Amino acid sequence: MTAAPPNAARYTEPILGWYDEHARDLPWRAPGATPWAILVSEIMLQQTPVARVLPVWQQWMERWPTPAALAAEPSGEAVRAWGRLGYPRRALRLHACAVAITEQHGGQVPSSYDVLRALPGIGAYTAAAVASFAYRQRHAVLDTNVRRVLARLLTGVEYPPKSQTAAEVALAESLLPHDPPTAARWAVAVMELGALVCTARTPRCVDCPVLSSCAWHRAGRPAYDGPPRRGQTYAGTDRQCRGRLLAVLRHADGPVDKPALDVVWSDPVQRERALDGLIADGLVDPLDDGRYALPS
DNA sequence: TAGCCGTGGTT
DNA sequence: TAACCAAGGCT
Repeated sequence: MTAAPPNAARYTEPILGWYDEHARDLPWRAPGATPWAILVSEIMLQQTPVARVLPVWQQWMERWPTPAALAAEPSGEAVRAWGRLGYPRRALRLHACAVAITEQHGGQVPSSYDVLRALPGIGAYTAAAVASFAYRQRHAVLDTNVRRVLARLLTGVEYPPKSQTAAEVALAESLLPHDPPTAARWAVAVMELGALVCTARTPRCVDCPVLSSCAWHRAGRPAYDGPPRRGQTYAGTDRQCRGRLLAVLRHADGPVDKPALDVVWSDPVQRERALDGLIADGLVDPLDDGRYALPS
């Protein structure tokens, strides 16, 4: 654990002030938002932009306002209502979360980081986010936005390392305000700064409240110097094939025949591999009569 | 731990 | 236009 820099307030105070003025008015940040509403938003927001999450989150909250309400329905309904958010295994895990919360935690979303972390689909980031945003606890909430802001502001590089390092966690913890409610507000504030100003591609440095303290800016905004950060084209991949197959089931009222799946992907080898993968993941249920359905 | 897991908007 | 990117988690 790194000691808090004596001038941590140099970074925290301008960003807290900026957040007060520029925070987006998102429904899961409303005063009345329940821990469940916040948990659902966090799962949906994993690798998915806010604009696409908003309408689906609204529908989920109307239909399943509590963990018990979701737990009472088949997991396939969660997959169907997930729509085109992507990574549908998240829907399955969120349903499993609802079941675990209902059966093992009295229907209340846990407030403990360790208990949250043990739930399906909840990793280090989401556990910290829920504990912080829903319960106002003091945690280092280290997502892609925060990692990028800290990399630029304090390390002086354009992008953080590909995988999270212990040094990043120590740095994030060293900046946490001591008071838990303030730490919680700081967590959401840095994240928002990364989402709106200190963006990945074309940062809006003119609008940055800590520009004068930014190591990357001071260094002349040197370009990222390292291995390619991404890869993986989408067209023709198993992922695209899985998406097509699952879309058929989402749009069907009930079980579908095999031919209904076959028509959406021409390569039979890849199609069977993808279908087997969906079944192995629990996203598709092969029925005894040879048809296929969303899981019950 | 690196690779896998969807989808669509932006540059 | 293809590549990049988006509040990650799991194995």
